[in-house]
Amino acid sequence: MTDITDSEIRIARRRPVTLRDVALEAGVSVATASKALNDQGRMTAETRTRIQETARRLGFRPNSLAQSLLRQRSFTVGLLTNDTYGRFSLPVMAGISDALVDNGVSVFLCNVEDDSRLGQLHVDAMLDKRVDGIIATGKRVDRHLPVDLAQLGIPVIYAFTQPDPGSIAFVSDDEQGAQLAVEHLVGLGRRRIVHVTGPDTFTVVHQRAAAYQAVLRAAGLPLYDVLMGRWSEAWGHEAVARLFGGDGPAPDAVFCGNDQIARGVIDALRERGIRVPEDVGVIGFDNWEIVASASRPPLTTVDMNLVALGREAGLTLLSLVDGKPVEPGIRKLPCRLVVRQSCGHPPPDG
Amino acid sequence: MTDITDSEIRIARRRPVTLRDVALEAGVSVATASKALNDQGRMTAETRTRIQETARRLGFRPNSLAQSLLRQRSFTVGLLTNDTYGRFSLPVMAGISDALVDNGVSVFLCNVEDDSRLGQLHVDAMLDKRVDGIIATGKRVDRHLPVDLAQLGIPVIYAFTQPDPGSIAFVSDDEQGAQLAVEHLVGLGRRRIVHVTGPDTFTVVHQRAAAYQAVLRAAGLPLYDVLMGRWSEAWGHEAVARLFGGDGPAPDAVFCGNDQIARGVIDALRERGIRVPEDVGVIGFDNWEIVASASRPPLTTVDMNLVALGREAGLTLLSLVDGKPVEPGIRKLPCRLVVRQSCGHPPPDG
DNA sequence: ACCAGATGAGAAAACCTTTTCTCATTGAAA
DNA sequence: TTTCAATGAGAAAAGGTTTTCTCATCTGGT
Repeated sequence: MTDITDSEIRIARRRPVTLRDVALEAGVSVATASKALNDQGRMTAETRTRIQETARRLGFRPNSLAQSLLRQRSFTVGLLTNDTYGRFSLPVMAGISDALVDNGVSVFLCNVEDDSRLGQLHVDAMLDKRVDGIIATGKRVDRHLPVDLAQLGIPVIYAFTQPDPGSIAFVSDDEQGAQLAVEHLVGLGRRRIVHVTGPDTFTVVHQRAAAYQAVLRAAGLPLYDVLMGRWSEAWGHEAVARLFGGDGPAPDAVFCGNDQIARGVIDALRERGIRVPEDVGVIGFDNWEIVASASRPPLTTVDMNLVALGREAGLTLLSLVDGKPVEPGIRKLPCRLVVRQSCGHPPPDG
Repeated sequence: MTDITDSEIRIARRRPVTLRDVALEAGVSVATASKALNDQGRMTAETRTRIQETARRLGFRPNSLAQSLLRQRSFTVGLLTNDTYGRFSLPVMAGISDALVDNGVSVFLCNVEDDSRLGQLHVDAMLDKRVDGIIATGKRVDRHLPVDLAQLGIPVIYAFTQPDPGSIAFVSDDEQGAQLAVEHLVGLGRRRIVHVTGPDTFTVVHQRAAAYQAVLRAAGLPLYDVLMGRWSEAWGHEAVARLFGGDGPAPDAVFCGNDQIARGVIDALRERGIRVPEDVGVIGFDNWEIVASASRPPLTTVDMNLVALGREAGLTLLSLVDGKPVEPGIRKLPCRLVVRQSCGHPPPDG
């Protein structure tokens, strides 16, 4: 049926008011109108205000497409990610968006999954739309997005994903984060500190494990084998069964590779009648609010400051777009400890 | 310092190759070149292929900004949300993005928080950039975004957020979802089914409660007061304490308003030595993977099909943009039950 | 040889804004 | 009265593409 009932919606696309309309209405040329509205050129104050008034009255808004075409700058950037549902790129994206919006720059959201065809599609679309730059972000720092961003001719920044050599990248400082966590436990007097973490195949697993061991060595505390498994609560349960099932002296602290493992550990300990934090301190990683604050007790954990990381990445891209030179290299941004109650150190303010 | 060392990055912005370059190289006019590349107009087959070949060799890609300016269509839409971190708009956004990318349309991501100044900023930016349409999405179906999208002159679709009167909206069918859940419990032979849900202030709380009661009435089962509280695990624990602390006959099933409450209920029941699902069946709402599959046992729950909802919204917006008429109104999309193990009905395939 | 129609290709306008250049007018100085 | 500088405002080009017109050439028919 091609009939249209009254109740159907078809958008009456009003022709947007152009500079020409303003000029006509104000009785001047478009050139003069443009200059009046941009506070440029010479004209009587009367003319200028009259034109501005007319523009306001007509609701004139300059067409960005025309401006971009002329200026060779679109005030638009592309945000490439393979982590739509995930935990990590969300705060990163929020930070990026934050930094850019304040500078009048819009963000194209491009989810490339792990599909290089989709990636190429998005990159081509962004290039066609003349984005001023691209930020790549992902769910793993040691995996590259399925796209080649090497010779695009526009600025590219990597945030929380594996960068190309010679490019500019922002990642969290996992060694420092792990150090923060373990030093916290040591500082609270824990002596037998174990580390339960994710799969062997993740670079961060090894970085954090190395920092964990370094702190223990420096403190003269005993070293334990790092337990590598999965990033899940279930693995936390399993690890507790292994660590607390034997006869030897049980650990008095567990540094977990993420909050889910930590939560599994806490639950498993409670089920064994082991008190947290009195008997065993537990510390997590990621500060995933939904997990960390639902734990009983709420989880002390390491926050990677991903929003700040994203903001940093956004601002750096803008510098690059403005033609300012930027040192290439990987910048590691510090993590921060969020103290809740799972290590026996209640927050100072409550 | 304004010196630039060799190691610094400054992007050498190559001038992109234009149609003019192609025409020059192929020895024809830009008009002919344009027609050749768009398979339009009349010319010898030889000329056409020669131009196409030249364009390919030069790596020509038409400038979208110029095309958009001319066509009055930007192949770009704006996605407004106030739920950056949240659970709901993520799958909705993924669905939208999905639907649009396949049609060559790019998406501006606009996070407006709950800040109307920010909202206006984004809407203005989108209008200036001549988006073809806008999709609004949020974290609550009964709250309006802090922006006015009423008389924009471009198509607007609401997805999982409160629509303006007379507009087009997609939401989940919460009555049907709740019905699905409660009927599942009834079908499994549960007789004393209670409902633990979120705050009184949410419309969905009342919709689901009404459906819950309707199913019980239809089945001739006893009605219990709906327990309204918070959307948290802690509330799940509290509710269990109330429901299973007294002397009367305990419930044999709990229908929870979301997965977090359900998880709290399951944990609390286990701690009381009450077996799930043998003694009590528990069912959740949202199918939030991270919560539902970490529960012990994994949670049977209602999935709102938000990805499909987003895709639907995206496709409808495209129809509208193409000038096709669409019935206004709120479309309720059906939920789906995801059976895991918390109700005593192991999935058929395992 | 002449004309009608078909064919291949280019000129120019359109989309909208910004910027540079040019020009006419005015007021003041000589 | 003539000259110079300053002033206010418009014409035109630029940015890149698409589309409509126009035009010249060619083919085939008489």
